Amino acid sequence: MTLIGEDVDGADVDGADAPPSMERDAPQRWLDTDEREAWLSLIRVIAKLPPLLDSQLQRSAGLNFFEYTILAMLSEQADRALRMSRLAALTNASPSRLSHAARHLEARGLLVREGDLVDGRCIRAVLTDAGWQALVAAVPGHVATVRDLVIDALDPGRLASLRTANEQILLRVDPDQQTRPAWSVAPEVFR
Amino acid sequence: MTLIGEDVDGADVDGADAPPSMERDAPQRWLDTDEREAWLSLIRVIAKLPPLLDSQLQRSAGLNFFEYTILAMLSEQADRALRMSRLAALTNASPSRLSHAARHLEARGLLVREGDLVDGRCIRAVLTDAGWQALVAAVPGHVATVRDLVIDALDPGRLASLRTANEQILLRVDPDQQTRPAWSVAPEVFR
DNA sequence: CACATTCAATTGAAGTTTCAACAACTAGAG
DNA sequence: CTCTAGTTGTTGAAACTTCAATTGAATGTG
Repeated sequence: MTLIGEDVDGADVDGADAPPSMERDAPQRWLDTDEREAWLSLIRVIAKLPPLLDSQLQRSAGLNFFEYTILAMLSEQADRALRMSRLAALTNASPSRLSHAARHLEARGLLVREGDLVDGRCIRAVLTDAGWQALVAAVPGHVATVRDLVIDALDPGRLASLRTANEQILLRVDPDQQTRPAWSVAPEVFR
Repeated sequence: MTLIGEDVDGADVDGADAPPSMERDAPQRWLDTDEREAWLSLIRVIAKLPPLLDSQLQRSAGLNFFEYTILAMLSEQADRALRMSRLAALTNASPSRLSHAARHLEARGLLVREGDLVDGRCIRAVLTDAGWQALVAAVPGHVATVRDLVIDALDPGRLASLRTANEQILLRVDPDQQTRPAWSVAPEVFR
């Protein structure tokens, strides 16, 4: 038995529900060697990379990757603010997770939350000057790490392939593209 | 400011430590548009995929992906057993995390832990029959999900590219290849 | 043989994420 | 206007992960 299957006498799984777009009684198709190796390489990256990003940011800036992402997404906005629900979608977090994290960041003075005048249900998270400064301090080390671990590990062609493959996976995994930021090109904030 | 940097007036980061293999005073190199898009696609996959694997396994088999991986790694062994330290490396877990998880799995009767006769410091985790059965029940749905979300999203060439890229990243991210299982080809256990 | 050092694994506490329940508000139907 | 249904966000508890400290065993040194 492998991480990704094999063997298993025809016994059907009791209580097993079919994944999203899989027909109910499709015959089981296992993974061949290439497919297994590709899958294993992906999950190893998924397991290894986030802790490295977290620890670099934690050491150098006292932020974890999620907190960093929150600040970064806010910094993209002209008014440095986003509604919580939009921020949650962009950072790929549950409302609850974001709410807890926002409370911590607010306690540290890196952002403030204020009611939305347009829609009373909404709350706007606003980056403070201290939050901007914390981000400015954190970015260079983070970018260097990303470059070191991923970007510079691949020649441009392979990097493009990686992007293509990941985007195709995302069509399955994130069909609504909720997490996709609106900016593909850097906004005016950049120099 | 982006998730992956830009802007930032020459201010140097106070307390920022250089990432692993980066020279101390290397000039900051930002990411261009292609690099940024590639990076964002990767972190979106990293954020989205694991929760989907967890929830499918949880619903259909009452396991999370980590527990599933533990059982799968044990099932690969001829004697269905591994030392805790080796199992931790294979599953990419800290000793502590594995210890907690093993306690839960043992309480559910899916594995047992027994002292190693060769080296008294070590403990062998052994898959029980119930553990084997739980894995057998979990595999088909899991494999179908993996195929549905990743493998079948890519044609063979792109899948091969994805694997190549991930393996190159892993050389940076996991230089010792600790997490790489010894089996590249399915062992006799398979049919 | 003592002794210090290293290694394997566990433990409990602290921190983080998820989950289910809830409160506040908007919007639509009658 | 009132009632209901849906949306936005928060909360506290449970579950999980990480972290630091600890135990017990092996290894190496004098």
